[in-house]
Amino acid sequence: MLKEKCIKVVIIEDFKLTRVGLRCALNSNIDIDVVGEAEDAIQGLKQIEKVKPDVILMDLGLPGINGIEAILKIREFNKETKIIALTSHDRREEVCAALSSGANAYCLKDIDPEKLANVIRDVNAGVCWIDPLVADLALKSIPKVDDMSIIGENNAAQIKIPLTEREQEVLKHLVDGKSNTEIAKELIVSVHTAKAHVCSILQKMCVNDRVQAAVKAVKEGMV
Amino acid sequence: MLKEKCIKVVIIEDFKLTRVGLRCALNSNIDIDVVGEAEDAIQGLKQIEKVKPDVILMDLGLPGINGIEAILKIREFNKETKIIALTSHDRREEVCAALSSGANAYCLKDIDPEKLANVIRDVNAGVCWIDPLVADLALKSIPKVDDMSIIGENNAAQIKIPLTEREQEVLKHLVDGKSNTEIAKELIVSVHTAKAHVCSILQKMCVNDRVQAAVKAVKEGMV
DNA sequence: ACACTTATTAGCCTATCGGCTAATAGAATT
DNA sequence: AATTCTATTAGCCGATAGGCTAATAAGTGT
Repeated sequence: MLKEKCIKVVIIEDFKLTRVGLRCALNSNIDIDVVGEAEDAIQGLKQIEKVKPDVILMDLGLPGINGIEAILKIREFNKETKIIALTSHDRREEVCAALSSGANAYCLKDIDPEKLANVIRDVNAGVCWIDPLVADLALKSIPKVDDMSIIGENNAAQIKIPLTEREQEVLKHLVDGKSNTEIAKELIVSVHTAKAHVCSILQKMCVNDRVQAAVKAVKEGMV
Repeated sequence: MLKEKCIKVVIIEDFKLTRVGLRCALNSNIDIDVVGEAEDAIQGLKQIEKVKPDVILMDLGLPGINGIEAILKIREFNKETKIIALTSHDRREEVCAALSSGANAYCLKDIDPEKLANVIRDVNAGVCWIDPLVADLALKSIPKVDDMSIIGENNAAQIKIPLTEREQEVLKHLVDGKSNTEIAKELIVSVHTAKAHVCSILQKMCVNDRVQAAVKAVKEGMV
């Protein structure tokens, strides 16, 4: 397997034994290459910057900065690298905290090593993978959608609202609760420009004001 | 492969071609056995009762009773059978609706047939599997957990913002994009009252304006 | 070359918003 | 009985929002 096609993995885990075990189990796969290891979050962040892995195996029970905080820190500057949360806990809060903080997958430590390799491949491809023992917990945390009409056949014509790039930017700030003045400052344009963008956003989204636009954007995942 | 060890699959999909395609692709796997097919939810439910499959492939865009409703109906009497939502849409609402209604996995229809077989195996084992193209949408829908202490020893409960009943009502209207005047009309009170409620909502939610309040309410599932 | 879209700016005007203070009355709690 | 919480109303004020028209420049596609 060419090094270039390998999935580069960094392991962040405080127990040395587990770390070694993971490395051994994973390196026996020709398409997976453990390119870095760390025993705490600080070292982990350094490793990540250095080796730019495809996938991070992140233990949540780290000393000092814990895994969740580490994930948040990673996501501040890195949205691309996939993160697999690895832990032995199956508590709902931990699962949700990990996934909502930016983890792409949640794995319990008693996973079959062979299986873990497959998970890494899946997650590297963008899949969200959640361990059987906590899958229900994660799924229950997804808010219900009452409105059944959205699923109907006729509704298939729900085309993505064609916002321009600039409008997308403005929309993000709008959802953050910024005023037109603040948006203008962020984008370094005049207030008139910001207002113009907001107006066209409102028109394109078929809403009457910025509150409706923000809510719709959040609900439809436009931001 | 012994029949007993096969994963029994029922396909519920209205397009005959897709149905045939799925059956062919899946039956080429010795450990997967397509034991039933249906072109709508009614027939699907009958099939499920009859053959008691391990996994259901559920198209969401069914005529009549749609896939989401079908999932809800299945879950009324059956919590065990795994359900894979199958659709060509990548809208957040549909993803959330499917997963929160009881689906265990969400698959886009352009998935590689081989891959689908693996998904079926994973899901049969209890995994929550979400297609790369919508994984982000699903993950974003999991409410954030701010409180970092939950990762430590003590298990703190989720902080709920203590809104009064009246404020809850107002918040709902606010999220619907209603103006203070409109809210006042809905609740049959003066505009001053509506404004007063909105003000106290803003304070309690620690936000500066109604846009932020609306976004926070939606994100945290307060409405 | 011409039409179209996008991004930018501007001014004007009305409606709405949000902060402020302040009062009244009922309900629940202490 | 006194206190606290909640709901209600009121007025004032400056800031913000959103609709309107209109202009310019750059880039795209026909």
